[in-house]
Amino acid sequence: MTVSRVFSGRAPVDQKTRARVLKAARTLGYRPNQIAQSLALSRTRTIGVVVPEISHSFFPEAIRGIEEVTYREGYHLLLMHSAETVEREQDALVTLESKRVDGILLSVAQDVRSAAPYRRVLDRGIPLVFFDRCVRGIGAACVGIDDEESACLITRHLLQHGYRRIAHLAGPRHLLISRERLAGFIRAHAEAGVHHDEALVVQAGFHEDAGHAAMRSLLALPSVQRPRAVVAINDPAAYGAMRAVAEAGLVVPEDIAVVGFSDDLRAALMPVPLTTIRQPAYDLGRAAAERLIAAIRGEPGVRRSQTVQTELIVRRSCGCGGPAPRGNDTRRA
Amino acid sequence: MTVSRVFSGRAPVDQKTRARVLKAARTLGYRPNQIAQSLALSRTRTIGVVVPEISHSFFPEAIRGIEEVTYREGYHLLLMHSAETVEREQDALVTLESKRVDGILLSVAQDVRSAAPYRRVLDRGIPLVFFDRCVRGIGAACVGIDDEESACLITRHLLQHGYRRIAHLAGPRHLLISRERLAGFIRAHAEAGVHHDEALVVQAGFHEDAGHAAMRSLLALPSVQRPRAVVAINDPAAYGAMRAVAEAGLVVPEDIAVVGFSDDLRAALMPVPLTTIRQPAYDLGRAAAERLIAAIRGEPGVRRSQTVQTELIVRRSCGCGGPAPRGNDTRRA
DNA sequence: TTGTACGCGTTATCAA
DNA sequence: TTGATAACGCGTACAA
Repeated sequence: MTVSRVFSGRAPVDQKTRARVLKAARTLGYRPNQIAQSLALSRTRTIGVVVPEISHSFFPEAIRGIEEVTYREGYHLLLMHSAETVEREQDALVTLESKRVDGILLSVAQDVRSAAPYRRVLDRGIPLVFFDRCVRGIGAACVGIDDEESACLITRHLLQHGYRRIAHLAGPRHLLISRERLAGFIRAHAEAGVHHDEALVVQAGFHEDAGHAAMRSLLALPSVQRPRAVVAINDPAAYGAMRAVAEAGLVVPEDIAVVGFSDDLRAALMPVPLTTIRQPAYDLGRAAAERLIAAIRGEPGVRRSQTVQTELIVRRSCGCGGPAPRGNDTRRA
Repeated sequence: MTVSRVFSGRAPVDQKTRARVLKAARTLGYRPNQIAQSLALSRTRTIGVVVPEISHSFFPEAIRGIEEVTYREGYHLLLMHSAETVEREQDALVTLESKRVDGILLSVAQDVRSAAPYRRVLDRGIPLVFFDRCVRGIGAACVGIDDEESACLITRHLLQHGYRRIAHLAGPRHLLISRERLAGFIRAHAEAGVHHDEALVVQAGFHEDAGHAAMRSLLALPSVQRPRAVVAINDPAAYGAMRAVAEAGLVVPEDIAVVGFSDDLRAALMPVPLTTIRQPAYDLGRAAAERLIAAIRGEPGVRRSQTVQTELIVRRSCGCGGPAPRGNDTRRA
C-alpha cells in the first residue's frame, strides 16, 4: 500500500494522498505493526540485555547508560535476568535469538564454564558485546575496566602504607574478572617485593554473605597467620567482611583494614566508609551500547575491546589517611 | 509444515517423523522464529515496562519482582525509560503498541497532566496495570501502597512524640501519590487536633536537589515560623533536606527532625539514620506482574486495584527514640 | 506518483 | 497423521 510509503517517509507521495492517508490513520487509530515490519525486514531494532543481577547498583546504572544510547539511536531493550546461573543465561540467549534481536549485550553469570553458547550466538551472526564480565578470545568485543590493573592499584595502596599480611576474598573461580583481580593482587605484591601467603587467598563470591563467610574463615586462623588487611572482590563482599570483623570484636581499620571494588551507593555511607575502586557503570553501559550498535551497523573494528577508566577512592576503611578523619569524607587518590 | 506441530507440541505427530524433524533442526541450527509466530498469533509473550527512573533503588527492585513472575510465566520484558517526562512516556507507549506487547506495566512520569494516552492504550484493548505511581478512575488496575495512610502514619508518629510545627516537602503536583501523601499529612494533623500551617507545605520533587532547595526555603523563614520537623515526599528528598539542615549549622534531629518515604538502601546508613516508610518494591513488582498476566489471560476482576503493606521504620532522624542510640540501629514500629 | 504481486516464517483450517 | 492453502501486515520490485 501507499500507506507504507507515507509512514516510512522515504518515497515520493503526493501531498494530498499523504494527507488522506494520515487522516484515515488517525480516525482508524492505525499504527504500523512493528512485528510485521520486523518479519519483512528481518530487523527488530531491539537489543537484548542479559544481566546476572538486577538490583546490585552497578547494573541499574549500566542499564541506564545503555538505555541512554539505545534510545537516542532508536533501539529498544529486551531485558533478561540470568540470576547468576548458566541455565537461565543460555535460556536467555536462545530466547533472544528466537526473538531475532539485532544484537546482544551480556555480562556473564558467575558460574559459567563454557564459552560455547556465546560462540553459537556469534556463529549465527548475531553481534554480541560483553560488558563488565567478559569472555575473551572468542571474537566478541568486551567493554569493561582493567581489572588486573585496578586490583593491583588498590593492593599497592595498602602495601605502600605498610600493610604486609594482606588477604584476598576472591570471586567465582571461572570468571575472568575474578582471575584478573587476583592477578593484580599478586602483581602488586611482586612489584613491592612482598611475599604473599596463598593461605590468605580465599574463595568468596559477589554477595555480602559470601564475604562474611570468607572473612570468618580468615578470622579463624591462628592469630599470627591472620591478615592485617583484606582486598575484597567487590563492595558487598567487603560489607560482609566488615560485619565479620565487627562480630569478632575487632575494629576496621585499626585491627584489620578492608577495601572493596566498585564504589556502590553505600560505600561512602558505611559506619566506616569504604576505600574502593570506582567503576563508572553508567559510562561503561554507554560505551558498550555504542560498541554494539557500531557492530550492528557493520562498522569496522567492532571486535576491539574497550576499557573505561577506574579510580581509587580512599576512605577510612583502609586506615591509610593519617589521623582518621570523622564523617564521610571522600578523598581521591 | 509438520515442523510447527513438532515444536509447538500440541498436535499428534508420529514418533519417527518427530525424530526426523528434530534431527534436521539440529543439523540446520533451526529455531522457530518468534517474530513470525507473533505475527501469526498476534501474541508476543512480551510485556512492556515503563519506569520514570532506572537507578533509584525502588525501580530495580520492582523490576526484579516483575521479572521473577514474568520469567516463571514465560513472558519477556521490554524495558522503557520515561526519564520523568511525558514526551518520552508517550513515545514509549506508542512504541510498545507498535511492538504489539501483550500488556504494559507503567509507573507514571512526574509531570503527567493528562490521562488520555493511557486511555488510548486501554481503548486499543491492551491490558495496562499501573504500579506505584498510578492514575485512578480510567479502568486500569493499580498496584501500589496506601500512600494516604502511610503518610498519615509517619506524620502521626511525629505528632505523637510532641512535634507541632511540621513541614511537608511535597511531590510533583499532578501526581496522585503526591496528593495522597499530602492528604495523609493533613489527616494526621486533623486527627490529632493540631493546626497545620500551610506555609509549611512546600513544593519539592523526588530528587535530592529538590529536597535540598525546598528545605532551604523553609530555613529562610523567620525563626518562629520555622518547622521543628519535616516529612519528605521520599528518601532522596529527605537526604537533600538533611544536607540543607547541616549546611545551616543545625542538627538532625535535635534542631529539626526529618523523615522520608521508601526506605532505600542508604536510609539506614546515613550519618543520622533515616526514619521512613518501608515500601516493599520487590513484592509490589511481583503483585503488579501477576495482576497484569491475569488481565492478559482475561481473568475476571483484574481491574481491581491492590495494595501492598508498608511499615514504619523508626530510626534516629525523627528523634523519637528516647535517648538517641548510637550506630545504625533500626527498630520497627 | 500509485498500485500489484510476492515473500518474510509462522499457525489455522481443511483435505487427503 | 500429514500436507496444502490462506492468512498475519509489512517492504521490495516492478508495472502502470
